[in-house]
Amino acid sequence: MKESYPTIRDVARLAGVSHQTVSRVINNNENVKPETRKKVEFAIKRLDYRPSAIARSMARGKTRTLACIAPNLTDYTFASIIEGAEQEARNKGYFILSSSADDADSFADLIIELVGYRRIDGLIVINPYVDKRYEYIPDNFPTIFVGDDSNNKDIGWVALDDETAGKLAVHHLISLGHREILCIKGIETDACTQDRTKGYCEALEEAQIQCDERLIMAGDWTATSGYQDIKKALEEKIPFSAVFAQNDRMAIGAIRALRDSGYHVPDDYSVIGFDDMPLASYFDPPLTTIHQDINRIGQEAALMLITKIDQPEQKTISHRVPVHLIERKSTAPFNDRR
Amino acid sequence: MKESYPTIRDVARLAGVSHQTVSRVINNNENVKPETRKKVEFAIKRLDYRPSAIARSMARGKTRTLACIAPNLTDYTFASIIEGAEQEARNKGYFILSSSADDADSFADLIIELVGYRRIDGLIVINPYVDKRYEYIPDNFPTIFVGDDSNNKDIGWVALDDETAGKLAVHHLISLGHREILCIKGIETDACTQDRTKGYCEALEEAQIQCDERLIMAGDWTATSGYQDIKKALEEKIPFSAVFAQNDRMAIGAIRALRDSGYHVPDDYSVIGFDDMPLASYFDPPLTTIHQDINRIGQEAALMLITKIDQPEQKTISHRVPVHLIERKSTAPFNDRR
DNA sequence: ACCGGTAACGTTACCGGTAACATTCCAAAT
DNA sequence: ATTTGGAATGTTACCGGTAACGTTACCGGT
Repeated sequence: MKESYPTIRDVARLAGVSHQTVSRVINNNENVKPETRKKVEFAIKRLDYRPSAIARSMARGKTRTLACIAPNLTDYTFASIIEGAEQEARNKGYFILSSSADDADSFADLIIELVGYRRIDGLIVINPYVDKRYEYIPDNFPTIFVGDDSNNKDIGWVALDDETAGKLAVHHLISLGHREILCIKGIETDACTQDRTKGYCEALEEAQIQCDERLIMAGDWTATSGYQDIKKALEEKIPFSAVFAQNDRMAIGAIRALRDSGYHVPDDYSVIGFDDMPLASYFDPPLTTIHQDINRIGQEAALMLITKIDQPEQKTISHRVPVHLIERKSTAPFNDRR
Repeated sequence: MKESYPTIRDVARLAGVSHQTVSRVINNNENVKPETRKKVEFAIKRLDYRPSAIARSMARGKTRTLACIAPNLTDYTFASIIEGAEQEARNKGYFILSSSADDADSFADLIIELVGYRRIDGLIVINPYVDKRYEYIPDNFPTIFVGDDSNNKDIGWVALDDETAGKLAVHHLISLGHREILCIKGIETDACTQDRTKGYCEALEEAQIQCDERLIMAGDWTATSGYQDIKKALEEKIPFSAVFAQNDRMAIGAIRALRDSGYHVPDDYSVIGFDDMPLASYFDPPLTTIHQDINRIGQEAALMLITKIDQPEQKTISHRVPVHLIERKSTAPFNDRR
């Protein structure tokens, strides 16, 4: 009956040295005679010894664990970020606790659980919302926000370049000859909604097209909201020839609504999405959209965080990750046969 | 400059009691005079004291951390399971480390990192593959497999009832009058592929339809594979009037292929999917599919695991979670106008 | 008044590592 | 031969909790 795991002192006894020497061996300290090292390594192998991560954390005061908090874990975007972060973290010897916290209250609870009880060394917050969430994070606790949060100068962040991306999407439509471009927004309080909308306006401005308030419609990221917006626009006879949906799901909803009303995409209406989700190329028609390298954002966030933990004095450089346009079949040159 | 966090002894000093009394208070031990308790609680509040999770783990020999290993974290199915598990775990005071390990080697590495170094109390393995993965898990380590792994009697599992589900899907097509039903399989080595295929065959058998080998085609869960299978079937003039795709993505691919070849779904061909992914109702046509309550599987897995940890003597009851059919617009009664 | 029992609290050791410092050993320098 | 200094190793304390056991104080029963 093998009882519990062997400890560093068991190894020391078997190797005939002090437990400190064993500690030196497992930490690759140079001041160990090769001969002694061999004896110890033999004993380690013999007992199949592995140092307890908990005891190490206790002694070193570091848990080598990070947390990743997102509104949920199933959204493809969030999941990709977490996956990227996890890969990078593991490379550096860290593990990631991932948790979901949708509202500010459960977010605050979670922070207490994780930071207050000192379970983690650092925190990645995937926060698409424009809110005061950062206030719950203790001062000086190593944290990286994914998504812009320039309100707060102390916390580093990585984000998409949503503004440029929005501009890129709309510019594409304009270059195809469209001038009346409907914009279906995401949730108003999300930072990227505001940035993408800003990009939309700027692109119009550059092309000297008057920005019509009625063409900017509220959505909530769901396909349903895209569907309803288009239905409403058609009913109210708002004139438009192209749609910029701020994510792919709403674009899908929009395309459905247009088709249900007897129109053809892209012959009658052009639709561009945003995200390039995995199935984007399998919709009918395949979706023209903005591709973002989400996985990389997660990786960069983890890297920045770990750097911050290891070198607290070094300044964290927040930045934006570029995007690019993927042209498929849901957009086409403007024609007036509608 | 507030240095590090207060310890149990700081609280004791401030309250004028021994640190053990503080320990009793935070653990709700009854043998503390209400008066003393108040003093201690006051001191705790005053110092904003919270016990170190690490020190607790050290003393108790439990980390209150579980791990969830999946082939990746972005697949909607896996992510949902993890999310369900995380919710349940947090309810019970556990945290979840989620990691991806696609191949057996990195799986083995991960197990060593997590179990060998005693970072976790229990393990949830999301393993869609039929393989020997369970061999890497140390004997008696609390583990739950998501996905059937009946090869190994010692490890508990929760799984979908894939066989019944496959039968359900095919039965639906048969009841619509279809008799030549194409089956697009998932990856051959995945357990659910085998079970769903078995369900397919059984449904045919029950309807006394001869099972034609040529109608069973290999896929790999991607939309592309569904597309190619259908293209091939059409080229080779394999006769069929309905398609059972073993996941929604392949169903989407199949529908695309049919449409690209000039056919209409469901008038010419019926297609049924499997998974009911979030966008299933937004495809064109909205997808008839098998709905699985994936989140719940995760919850049950976590619950089973925690029970196993807390009451090791109690036998774990592995079981299957039921599914149901969602009828949308991609299936219709058989007609012969093809 | 004395005893026994228990509630309330304190003391000490322990979990398994690391850090800081002390000691021993051995080779080169004087 | 003695000194010296650094490499190699050992000793002890410490991280911050919990567990086990010891000590009071106070109660009711005889």
